[in-house]
Amino acid sequence: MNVTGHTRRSVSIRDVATAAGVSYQTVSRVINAHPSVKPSTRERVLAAIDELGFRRSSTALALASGRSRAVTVLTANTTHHGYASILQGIEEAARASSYAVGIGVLESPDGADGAEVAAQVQRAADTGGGLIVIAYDPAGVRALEAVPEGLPVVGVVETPARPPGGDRPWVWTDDREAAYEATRHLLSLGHETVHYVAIPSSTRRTSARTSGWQQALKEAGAPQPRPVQGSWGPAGGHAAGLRFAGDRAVTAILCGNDDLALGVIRALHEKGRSVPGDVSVAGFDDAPHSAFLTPSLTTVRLDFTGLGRSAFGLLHSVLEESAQVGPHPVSVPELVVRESSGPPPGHA
Amino acid sequence: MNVTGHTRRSVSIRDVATAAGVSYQTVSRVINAHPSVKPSTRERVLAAIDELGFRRSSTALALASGRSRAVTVLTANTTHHGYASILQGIEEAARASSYAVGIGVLESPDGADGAEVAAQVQRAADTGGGLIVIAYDPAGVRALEAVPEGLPVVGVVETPARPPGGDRPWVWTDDREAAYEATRHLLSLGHETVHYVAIPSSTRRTSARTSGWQQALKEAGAPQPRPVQGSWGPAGGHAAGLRFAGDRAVTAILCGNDDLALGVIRALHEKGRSVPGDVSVAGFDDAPHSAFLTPSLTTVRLDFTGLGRSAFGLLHSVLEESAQVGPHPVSVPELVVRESSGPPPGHA
DNA sequence: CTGAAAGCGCTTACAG
DNA sequence: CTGAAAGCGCTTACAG
Repeated sequence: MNVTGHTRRSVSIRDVATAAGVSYQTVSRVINAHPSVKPSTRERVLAAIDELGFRRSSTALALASGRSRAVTVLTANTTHHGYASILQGIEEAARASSYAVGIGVLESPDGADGAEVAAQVQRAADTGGGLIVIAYDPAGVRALEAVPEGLPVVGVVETPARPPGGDRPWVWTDDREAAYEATRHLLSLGHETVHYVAIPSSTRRTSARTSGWQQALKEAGAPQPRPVQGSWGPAGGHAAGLRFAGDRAVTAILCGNDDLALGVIRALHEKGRSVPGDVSVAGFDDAPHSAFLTPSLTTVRLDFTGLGRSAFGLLHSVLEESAQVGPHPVSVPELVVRESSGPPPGHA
Repeated sequence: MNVTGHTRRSVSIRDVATAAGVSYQTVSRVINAHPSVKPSTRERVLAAIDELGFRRSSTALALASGRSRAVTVLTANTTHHGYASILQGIEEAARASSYAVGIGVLESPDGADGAEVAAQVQRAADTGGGLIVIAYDPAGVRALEAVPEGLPVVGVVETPARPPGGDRPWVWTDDREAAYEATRHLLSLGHETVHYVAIPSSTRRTSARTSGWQQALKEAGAPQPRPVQGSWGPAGGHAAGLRFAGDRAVTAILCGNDDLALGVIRALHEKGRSVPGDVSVAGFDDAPHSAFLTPSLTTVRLDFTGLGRSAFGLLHSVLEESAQVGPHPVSVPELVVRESSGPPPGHA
């Protein structure tokens, strides 16, 4: 393959045809693995392709055929554990299917006006190919809604209240179950109730995590405190933790993600309350560093990378109209008990 | 703007021309802001564009003009703090210039064979547009080397031994200075020497971080221990920390990144050594959670997001042949002293 | 200031 | 099994 001889004007299908002594049409057949080409002809064409260092232009392909083997991911964030892992999963799967992956960050996770988001969706759509929208936050939800009819799109969403219809290709993790499990774990340790610091919700509705937490409390007949609104990062957890630290009645706190939990633990420590001696804290996600914190963090592991792979798989099946199409929730969340949770103070 | 009326076959420049009663050539002039168009004509065309919901096809544009307003980022990783932040910076800057951003993850950060990496570079090049290669690791370095002559590319590299020539558009942070500062900080606290846990290097040469550390030791006349080889994540730090924990002579450890530091601290804690009471630990990068750890982490803040923005800016100036072209190192690293560093045990 | 032609590198029918 | 035509939606000269 002639890599070094790269020049401005790239070698085209016609150049190959000339070199091989065939029409460019035949070259097209060869590069598309069309069955009806005489083996000897194919050989000659392949040799010419190799010698000339021909690479088929994906933009010409896209223009002529309308297909594009590309996916663009629309997301409000690329660095938080969940988002980053989903992106990683999508990229992995896309690469395996030789799809190009583009990425567009949605502005103003909170106060974005609809027009701005719609414009970004349009820009992404212009690229051609399919769309995957991470709709864990208001900007993402708006983006998903703004996707024009007829454009191939898969949404990565919070657990929907009820499974969407077959025409709605969505994927999600079972956040409700995860929160339920984590809450039950804390309750089983003897805590009277469990407080909750929430990540920002994608909608005004009660999030799946919040509702799983509430259900566990309800089933146990435990008091149901109001959820505390947090942010995505540790600073929000720190602010919430400062408030909890003054209240001796608080002995167990579930957090909407591990970063929040980190902030809560830090705040409790600053106020002289020990974890888990005085207060138990559990997170959500199992970020890479959570096992190495002191105390190491009890959390619920969610397979975001797998979720990303599923999202791509679903989109792929839509784009290539093969295989089955339908929503498929992914792996079951797994409770990981570590040092940050234990019995409440004075527990028998 | 007609967003809802999206159909399979999109409206083209000719449709607009017909609607406006002009030739499609004139429409082309309008959408390219060409000066010589009569204002009244322009108005009519603009109205037609708006009414029909016309969007110029970027793939047709790319095919016809050869330009593509796209950048693809080649990287071995998308989730570690530094990588993710650079990507974020690139995306920000690209979006501001309405460039599309693609991403390709390089396989096998360590043992990748050259052919595989070269193929990935080719695939990225096929997309058209420019390339930004994050060359912090062997796969990235190989990718940068495999970029064919004549393709617009910017490398994000470790501090080069000497500034590259003007034809090598590279950006970097001053890692050498950063490591030097951090080491001097620990030395100034009274430690006899400072040990170092390294991140994997991009080459066999001594990395900039390692060399800054060594220089500070040398200048202070301190013993120069061998650097310990770590990985990118906390697990590598944990392994290194376990080894250090047994050696009472070790009182200060500098780590190649914050995750490594987290692992080291955890290991020391497991072995009953307190931080910073018995051992001081400093990290590198100032990841978002580092301020909220207990103890909070002394580290050196590096502006990776700014670095990403610079990388894009440089590529942009190469692609559009405007403005100045040349390597520009970015902001100065900033030492952030927190709780994890202090005087050695028994220090006056 | 505006239009008619040729072409970017491919594919999709249509012929043979 | 293989070729000649038309076209994807735009741009870049060339005309006027």
